[in-house]
Amino acid sequence: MNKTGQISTSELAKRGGVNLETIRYYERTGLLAKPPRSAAGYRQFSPESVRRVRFIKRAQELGFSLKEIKELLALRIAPGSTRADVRKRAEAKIADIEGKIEHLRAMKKTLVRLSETCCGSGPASDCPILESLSLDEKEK
Amino acid sequence: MNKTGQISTSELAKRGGVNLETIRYYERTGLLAKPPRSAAGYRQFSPESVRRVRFIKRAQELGFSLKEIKELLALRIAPGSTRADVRKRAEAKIADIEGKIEHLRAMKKTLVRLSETCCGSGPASDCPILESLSLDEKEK
DNA sequence: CTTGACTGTGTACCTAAGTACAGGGTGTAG
DNA sequence: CTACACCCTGTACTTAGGTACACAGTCAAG
Repeated sequence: MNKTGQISTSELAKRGGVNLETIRYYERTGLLAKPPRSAAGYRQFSPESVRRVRFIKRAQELGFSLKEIKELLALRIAPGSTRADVRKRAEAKIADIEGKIEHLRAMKKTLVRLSETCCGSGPASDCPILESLSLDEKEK
Repeated sequence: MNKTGQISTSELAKRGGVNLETIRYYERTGLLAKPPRSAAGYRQFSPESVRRVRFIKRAQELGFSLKEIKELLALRIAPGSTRADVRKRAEAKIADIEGKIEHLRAMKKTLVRLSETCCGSGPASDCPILESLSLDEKEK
């Protein structure tokens, strides 16, 4: 880190919890904007980049592809788009997220039932509750 | 499908919403148990396999890897494990799921704010709310 | 009894998302 | 001024999760 608060590639990687090469990969693929460079050509990231990297990793854990994450992030800076357009796209993403939350809730419910009803000791293989795990709460 | 209700590989693929080859891939990697075969060597899946395949796909959309999904499904049939053990592992998965739900809620909240506050017309690029999208609700 | 739609195995190929160098410049502490 | 820890670019390799054949057997309809 230098006096102006800018951070290096490895610093960003460390604070973002990712590999050094991943940062360069994200820049190449446009997930991270090309940062300004020092006289020697060193990348100078803003501290806010750390949040961006973490956001990317978290969204990934939630099942979004890098392409989808790029779309999410693009909502912020869409240059030629109107607010109404941003709104429409945001609402699509919201619906998407709500669907994920619903599915997770269904999975959780099944597991809670599994864990609560099926407690005690003895072999687990003959527990009838276990059978329900792969059940679709809602056929879709 | 034959008279005993067993279904073919392609039938399972179609109903599960995946590629034919994916079914064989899942069998190879142990996500799907090796089904009994007809005299000619054709796979005969039970209709319940459809639910299993769908469960796998859905869990994947929610950010679980096939390896993790295998663990989830293994809770059902863990042969040498006690119920207390199954319970412990189920609870770990539940915590995992709760974390995902929390993160999704935070993402949704940001997007809802984005969509609600930033409505109207005009270019979207100078909207201050958009800046908050990559914000961590909780630094972790 | 052949033809066309399936099924099987095996192997090769593909995309997404990294990860790992090699080969070379930079910068600062001793 | 030289070590040593960084940084750069470019290219190649890897892993997960499929997909796509080629080549061969099966089976129901005409």
